[in-house]
Amino acid sequence: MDFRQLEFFLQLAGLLHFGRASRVCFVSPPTLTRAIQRLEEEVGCPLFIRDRQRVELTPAGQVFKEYARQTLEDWQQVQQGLSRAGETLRGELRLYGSITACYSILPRILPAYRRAYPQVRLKLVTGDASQALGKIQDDEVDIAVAALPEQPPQGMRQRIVTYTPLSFIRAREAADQIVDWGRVPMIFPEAGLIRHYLDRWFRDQDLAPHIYGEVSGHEAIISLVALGFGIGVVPELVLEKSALAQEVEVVSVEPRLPPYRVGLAAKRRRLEAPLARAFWDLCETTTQQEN
Amino acid sequence: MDFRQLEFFLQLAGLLHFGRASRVCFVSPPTLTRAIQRLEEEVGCPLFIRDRQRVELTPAGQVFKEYARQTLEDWQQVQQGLSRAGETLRGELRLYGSITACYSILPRILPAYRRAYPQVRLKLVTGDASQALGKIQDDEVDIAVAALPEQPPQGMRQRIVTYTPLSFIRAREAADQIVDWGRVPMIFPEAGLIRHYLDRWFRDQDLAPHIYGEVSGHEAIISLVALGFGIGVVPELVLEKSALAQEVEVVSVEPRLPPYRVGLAAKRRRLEAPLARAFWDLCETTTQQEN
DNA sequence: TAGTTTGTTTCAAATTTTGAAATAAACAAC
DNA sequence: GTTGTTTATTTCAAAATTTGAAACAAACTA
Repeated sequence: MDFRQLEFFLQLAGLLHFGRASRVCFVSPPTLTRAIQRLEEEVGCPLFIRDRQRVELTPAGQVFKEYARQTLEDWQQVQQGLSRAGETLRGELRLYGSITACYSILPRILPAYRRAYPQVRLKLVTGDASQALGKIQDDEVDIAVAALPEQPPQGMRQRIVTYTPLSFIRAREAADQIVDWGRVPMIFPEAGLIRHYLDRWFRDQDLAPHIYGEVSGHEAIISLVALGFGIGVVPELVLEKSALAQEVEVVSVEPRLPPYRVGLAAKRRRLEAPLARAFWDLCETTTQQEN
Repeated sequence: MDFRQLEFFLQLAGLLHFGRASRVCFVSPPTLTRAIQRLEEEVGCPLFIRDRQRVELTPAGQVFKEYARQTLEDWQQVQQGLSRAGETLRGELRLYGSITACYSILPRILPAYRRAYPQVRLKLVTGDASQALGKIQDDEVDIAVAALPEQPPQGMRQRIVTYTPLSFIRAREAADQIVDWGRVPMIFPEAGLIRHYLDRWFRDQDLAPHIYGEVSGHEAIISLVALGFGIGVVPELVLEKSALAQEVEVVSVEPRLPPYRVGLAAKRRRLEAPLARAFWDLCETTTQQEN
């Protein structure tokens, strides 16, 4: 018996709908179905009546609901009680952040975290955004702050902290020329999410971009653009803080690129450690979240 | 957090010795080590002090011990309470038994099980002993009663109910002849544990058996032997009950074959269902067990 | 110094879990 | 009726996790 099964059960007992409950639990319907089946097998009797039209708790299910609630509460109690048995949370939290993310997100969260858990040693590694997910997958860090893909890989959780539009920019002096997207030189990121979006954007328009340069790092793109080498794409968030913001201007383009999703990413497994959990949850209260 | 981790923890907290605790829990030392590591990670603080010489509970570990005990007790409570919410245990228990096993073991257990859980429908399939483990692996039955291999496959639990010696037998009339093992005709079982033992026995003596016949089923072996076709091997348990017991006699042989281990086998996973668990545990109180 | 004992790490293999797609079943709309 | 919709479950192959044998490390003992 796994506490996750209890959580699933409680969600389902509340929502009485497999599809919705599975979404809330961040798993697919089959996964929820079988988690419940296993639970019923272990308890020894059915907990829900499913007649394909409505889902209801059996009497046993109602009893079990109270048990599940209590058990999870006790667990949290012990968890909190013990981990702060050594006064407060202690240990090391390994963070990875793209430079962008460090500027935009961390300032919002870190001070509060520091205040709450002064005993925790932070290990913050900064680096390229495109590596963030890899660092997570390889368990090199607990939590990454970075641009988030539309679909997180299996077993990974993410929490979007903010959206920022992706803007096409060109040198200010080159303003009010009409852009011929098939010919205008483009400064592309070497890899990563934006590169992916751009490739798709051009493909959708049946255009082949004229790629003048492939660089890595938002700032590098801005400087090349400012020097008049071509058109580039950067998150507005970065543009605002850039020293070269005055040298470039935004080109309004249709259709727009998907917004850049910036936030936290971590493996589900890693979030079971209280240290990481605390950081994760803190972020929730600091900013609005989404499912 | 998994209840199995709690069980591991409690064993270790009691024995304060990884090696012994792992044996009691039916897992290898590495498995126990990492189960505890994971537990500590989830709780957020160390529960044991291991200085490679002695293992001790930390203060947090002592608190957690009480929590673990209570939590497991509550779980058993709910499990029992709910499954007997419908009066007593209900449902179907699927058993598989070799014919031998059915004669020797089941009579000891079944009456008590019947008395305790009259509502349970039993589905008893009898068949060849060599198939028993396969039936378990394929989840075709919950529990098998059969001869047990020396090492259960991973994920399988077994409980030895009785040992019975394996005896070499020959026709009574052929008595007091000296046996030349390289030439005497042997009646071998077609497959299964005894066949395995026999192959090894001859190999260890650097002998090649003269296999006169390969048959399946203990009774078949006895009858061929009784008719004077050669020497065979059967469990004493079977010999005692055989109608032909008078026609054959035991040959004392050195080295002896390993004793035949007869008992219950089931997948760990299956034993989490109360129905199967009850049968399993009943067997424990009916007869002596071993680790 | 060689030999034990014991907890941990490494690593490949076995098991389990996962979700996409197919399925089933029960309604609603027309 | 037929078609379309909604929703839980099953199938199945891929992915993640768990497992234990063997190697390792560390701390005693003879």
